Amino acid sequence: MAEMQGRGPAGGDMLLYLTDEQLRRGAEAMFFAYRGFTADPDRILANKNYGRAHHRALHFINAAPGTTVNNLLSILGVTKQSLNRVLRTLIEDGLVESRVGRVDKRERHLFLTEDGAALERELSEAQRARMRAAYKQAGPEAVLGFRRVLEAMMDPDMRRQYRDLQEGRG
Amino acid sequence: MAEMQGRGPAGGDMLLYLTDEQLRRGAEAMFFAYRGFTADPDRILANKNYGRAHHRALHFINAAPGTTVNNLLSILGVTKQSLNRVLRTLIEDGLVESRVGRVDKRERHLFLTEDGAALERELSEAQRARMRAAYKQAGPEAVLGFRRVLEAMMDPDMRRQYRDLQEGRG
DNA sequence: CATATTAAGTCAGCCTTGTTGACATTCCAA
DNA sequence: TTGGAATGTCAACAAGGCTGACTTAATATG
Repeated sequence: MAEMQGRGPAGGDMLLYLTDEQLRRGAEAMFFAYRGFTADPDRILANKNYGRAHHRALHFINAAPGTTVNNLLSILGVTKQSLNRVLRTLIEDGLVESRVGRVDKRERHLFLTEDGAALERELSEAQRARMRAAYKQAGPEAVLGFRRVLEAMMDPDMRRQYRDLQEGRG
Repeated sequence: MAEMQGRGPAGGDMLLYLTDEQLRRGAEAMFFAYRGFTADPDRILANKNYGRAHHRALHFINAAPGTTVNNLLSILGVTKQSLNRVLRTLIEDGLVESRVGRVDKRERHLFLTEDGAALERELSEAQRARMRAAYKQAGPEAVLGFRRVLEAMMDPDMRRQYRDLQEGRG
């Protein structure tokens, strides 16, 4: 095989990090970390009649203002019925605005209102605070590796979505 | 402030990796990667009348054979009613065995049967295959960083659980 | 122009998995 | 012996997924 990517910094055996036990360990880390990752926004939302699905919608509308419903669907990976339920409440509550497309009038372009942007900020700031602390504690090299592994773990379609989002921010 | 942990390897500004944009980016990476992380087992389970909750129970019973219901509850972070529903079907279907404690007969100790262990293997092997590919692609340094950041992202209680699980494997 | 396709929205119904609250049983320990 | 802990169970509910069927409007295509 000769996968010579190198040896662990601790000087262990080659490819020790690819043993089943290490992989199980990584899976557990993902599980526990994702819980932490969502904990703070979830706590905020619990008092507001919204859930994690609303957070996700707010996040991606904020990241790509003017996105269409279809595009949001493919980013979130849910059915339109599921998204619609969430989107409807956000629009009714004045957090999201839906504008008919100028060039293609079938499309609806989604934007956050001021209130929507405010809630998005509150949620993502809570989430960022935790990530900031984790990044700080782990250091820049670790953050690079973190992102590299996560990216490699995505489905190809999602990786494309993920990278496209970055483009929009130049 | 003077957080002198260093500069990005690309030679960019100090603490560039702690900007709000970088943190948002990390959050999106977590979102998309977690989808990939659960995709394969979910696909397998869809054909079997089980869900992600069953996978989690099987995983942690396998990781800590003989664990009590209460211990499993605190690892999974759900209510006993929620866990019980899942556990009941697994026991009925002969995938999990529940033995009355010898020293404390109130406690139930949980074990996988052969069938349970087989399903657990199938699920976790699918999950590990993806992680193995991601680890290989990212390299050992990245994996170290990945785990470091994830660990820093956990709630302290979860971090304790996570580390305790490691102890049990020496 | 006629027709097919697409985007969006809606209704109804279902499933999984989470939640509370109430309550029974069993058993350990003070 | 009594209080509390661990477990299990019942009922009811909510969020957020899903499928399927259908409408409306607008665009694309023959």
